[in-house]
Amino acid sequence: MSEIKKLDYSFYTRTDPIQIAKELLGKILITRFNNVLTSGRIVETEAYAGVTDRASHAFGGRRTKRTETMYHKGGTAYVFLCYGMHHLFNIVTNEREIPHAILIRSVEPLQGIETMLKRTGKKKLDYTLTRGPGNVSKAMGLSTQHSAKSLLSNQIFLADDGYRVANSQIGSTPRIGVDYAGEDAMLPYRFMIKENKYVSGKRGDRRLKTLGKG
DNA sequence: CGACCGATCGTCT
DNA sequence: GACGATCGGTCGA
Repeated sequence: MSEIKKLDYSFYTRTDPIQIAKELLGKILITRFNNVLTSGRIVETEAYAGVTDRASHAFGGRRTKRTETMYHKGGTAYVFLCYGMHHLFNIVTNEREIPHAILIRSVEPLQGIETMLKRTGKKKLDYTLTRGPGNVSKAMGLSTQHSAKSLLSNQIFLADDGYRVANSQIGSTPRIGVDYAGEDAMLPYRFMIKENKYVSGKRGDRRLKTLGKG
């Protein structure tokens, strides 16, 4: 039935990270390391809007060894170590020198669930397997060694299998864990498929707003 | 439920 | 030397 298409530069190099963060909902993240395949449908994202966004590592045009990857061309992986133990996977967007990125916060497991269980040390499949950015990376086998890798490769890439998410199914809230960002901490740059059990956070998040008509 | 806490280490000041 | 774009557990109401 629906054909699977790898997302390419025409998807990643667009200029609006908010739009891309929304469109990423429903797309599939796939990794294939040593011929071991795992995949999951993206259900939660956060947009980091470049040099003017206080929540972004690239705020103010900051360039360090770590953040340099954010200045790569759209379609590059940006993975960093958070709290000394979690690897957080981002998708770089926009053209080279414009450090936009989308954090993948949660996916719904599709293929390679046994592998994901092994990687995470969990016993059985439940919503904790790929809920939250640290868990996504762990289950998908992603770590900082993959930062700056191309997302057009066959090891790490995204795909569209025809699954569509209506605007009425999309919720938005402020981003998680960015209190240090002052006013920008309140921007509604976190997007999720409403009522999906793999979305992080508590049920009935009061801050959740619906896009489009409910 | 909500609040809090410990784990753990690369990066930047 | 301080601090995270987190997570899972515990404790108390």
